[in-house]
Amino acid sequence: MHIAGSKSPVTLHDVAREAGVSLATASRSLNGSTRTVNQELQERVVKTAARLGYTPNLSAQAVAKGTTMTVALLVADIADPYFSQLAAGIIRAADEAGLIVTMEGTEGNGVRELELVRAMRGQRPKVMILAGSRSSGDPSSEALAEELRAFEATGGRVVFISENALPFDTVLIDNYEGARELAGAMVNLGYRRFAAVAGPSQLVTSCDRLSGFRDGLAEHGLDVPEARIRHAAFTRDGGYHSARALLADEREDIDLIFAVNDVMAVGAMTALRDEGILPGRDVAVAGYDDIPLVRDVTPALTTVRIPLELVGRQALARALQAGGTDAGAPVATEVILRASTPQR
Amino acid sequence: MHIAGSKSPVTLHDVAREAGVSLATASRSLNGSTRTVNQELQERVVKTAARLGYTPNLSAQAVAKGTTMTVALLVADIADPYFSQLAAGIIRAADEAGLIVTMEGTEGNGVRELELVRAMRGQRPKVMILAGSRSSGDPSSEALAEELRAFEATGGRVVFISENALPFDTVLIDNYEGARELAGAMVNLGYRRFAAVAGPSQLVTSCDRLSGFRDGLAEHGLDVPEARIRHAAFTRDGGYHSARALLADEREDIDLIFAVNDVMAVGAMTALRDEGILPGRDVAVAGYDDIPLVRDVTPALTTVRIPLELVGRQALARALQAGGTDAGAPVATEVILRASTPQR
DNA sequence: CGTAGCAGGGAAAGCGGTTACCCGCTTCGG
DNA sequence: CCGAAGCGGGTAACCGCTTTCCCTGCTACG
Repeated sequence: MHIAGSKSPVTLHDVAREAGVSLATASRSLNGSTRTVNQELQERVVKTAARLGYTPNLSAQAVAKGTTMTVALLVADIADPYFSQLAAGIIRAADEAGLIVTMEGTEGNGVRELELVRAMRGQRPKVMILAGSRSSGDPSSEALAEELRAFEATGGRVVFISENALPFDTVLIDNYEGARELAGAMVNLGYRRFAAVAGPSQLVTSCDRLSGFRDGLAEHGLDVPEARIRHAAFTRDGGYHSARALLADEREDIDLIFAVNDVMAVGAMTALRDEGILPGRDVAVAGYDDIPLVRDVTPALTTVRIPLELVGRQALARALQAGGTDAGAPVATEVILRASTPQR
Repeated sequence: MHIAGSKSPVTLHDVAREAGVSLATASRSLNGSTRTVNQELQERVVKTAARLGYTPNLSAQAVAKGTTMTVALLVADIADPYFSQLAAGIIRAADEAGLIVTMEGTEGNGVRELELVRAMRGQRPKVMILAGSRSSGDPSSEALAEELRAFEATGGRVVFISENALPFDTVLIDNYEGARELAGAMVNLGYRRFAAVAGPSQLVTSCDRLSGFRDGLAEHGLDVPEARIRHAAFTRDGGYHSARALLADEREDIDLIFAVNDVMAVGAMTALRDEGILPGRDVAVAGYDDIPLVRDVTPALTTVRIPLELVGRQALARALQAGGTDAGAPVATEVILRASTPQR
């Protein structure tokens, strides 16, 4: 029986037959191999392949060669600008290297992350990049590490993006240092009374930024009081609600709110406005990441730039080079002062 | 010779041997097959697989079964919130269906899109989703169509997102109608003197929105004069520069600027501010898409909502159901009025 | 009691490639 | 002039898995 519109794709076999050569010759002609092929035959094969519309079956190649051209990317949330920029960098770099990237979202859930890593292993990717920030003390961490170790043992490469407690190659982002510098800059601008809108208290990225900021303040004999630190989801809405809560309890005397990432900062700014407080004039706001949109909010947001696209490229580059597990220098961050933190 | 840390992964063969059963039985135990397997053997196999940390090689499965669990997604720009939301929806839905998605970015280039489609065919994906908006009159269109036709002929499914001239299954987004309604709403609010910030003039999505808007105005005897329509890149910067140019030439008497998408609108608002014009008070601005960030710009942006995440899910769902190429109803759009277009 | 029918296990034939190996020719050094 | 050493083509083994087909041992039924 023949189901309409379901004839199978052209195979290398077809090409070989049509070109009147052996399978081996066809294979050798269509991809660089160690062996050279007679110029004329080669051309014939290539022409035939083009005429027939042949595309090599990547899966078949993968199983034959025992290695794929895939890089598996795991992020917390694909729709978050932070991750989508990262992904853009990785995909571009992958593409230049002739690699294909598959993507999954963990929704910030450690257990799910573990499941996904397990599932992705099935693809036998060349590289696995994990960009969802980890929570410290996550019970699934050990299992994750083991799974990744097993993956590496079979020849895979794993690269983390941003700090984590696990012993794998990592593109470090200097969350602590960037926040420390930001704190210094804020003090220089004349701010003295701080509050913070942070992510979940176990989230490594959030913690690093928060402690960097506090330590930066401490250098000037300042601090952000415990009562003025709010923890919430690492999202725009988290920022919004944290800021609302903060204002409800501690309305007075806040100079500047530091949000541990830009989307939270943006949410916080809207929260301020909803309370009738003008961000930048009444209360300053600073964020972290420098996602593109923060130039366009009002006032434009002071933040710490991470070259996310570059980080993505670097993650892939690092995975691809023979190199070991030496973390290397963290990528440079840079404090970007904008209108949300005017000189006081 | 043995290269350190490169032993190959556990294979089904290993599991079978270890469990003392045949390859066939092992295979049948680990994935539902038509054949039933003795309860006890089955358990033994499953346990052994778990103990050995076996993960089926997806490539091998693909070549054996002659079909993959992959969906290939092509977008214009991964970092653009429009596409990343779409992608998030697709990835989530895929994941629920046990599918894996691979992603590529066309950078809005038709030739590149064609190349990518060709390359992706190598993956033999079950579904291909094309979300980069097409340009009308693109010379590569015919070749693209042919490539996709060939793909469908070999059993693949292709789904486009948003209007296009190609004869494939499409999740329609009612760009025309949404813009028309928006225009009506703007007239009702009292606006009379319009300008538009549009994408490249061949870009189908941009055109549809623009003509919808103009037709909507026409119903009230209004229009946006040619001189007040600016075309630029479909990006934030495109919006920014268009708006600058517009203001330089046609400063007077503009009531409202319609930007054909939100990122352009946001860029335009910043351009206004840079010119000392207060968006919303001096000149109103409206966009299209309702990407999340537009609630947080000041003033919050009036726009037309597209349920992007849903559109993504729907695209996949449509690809998966046996259904033919009937386009079905376009997804509903909704005008969202916010502070950027106050009552006049 | 004979036999048809049906589980359910295993051997083996693929799936679409790659590549080790073999083999007939040249080319060259000794 | 002979043997070793490329060169370049084809044959076939193999990659990890699915699935067809065969075979055995039961049960059920006339």
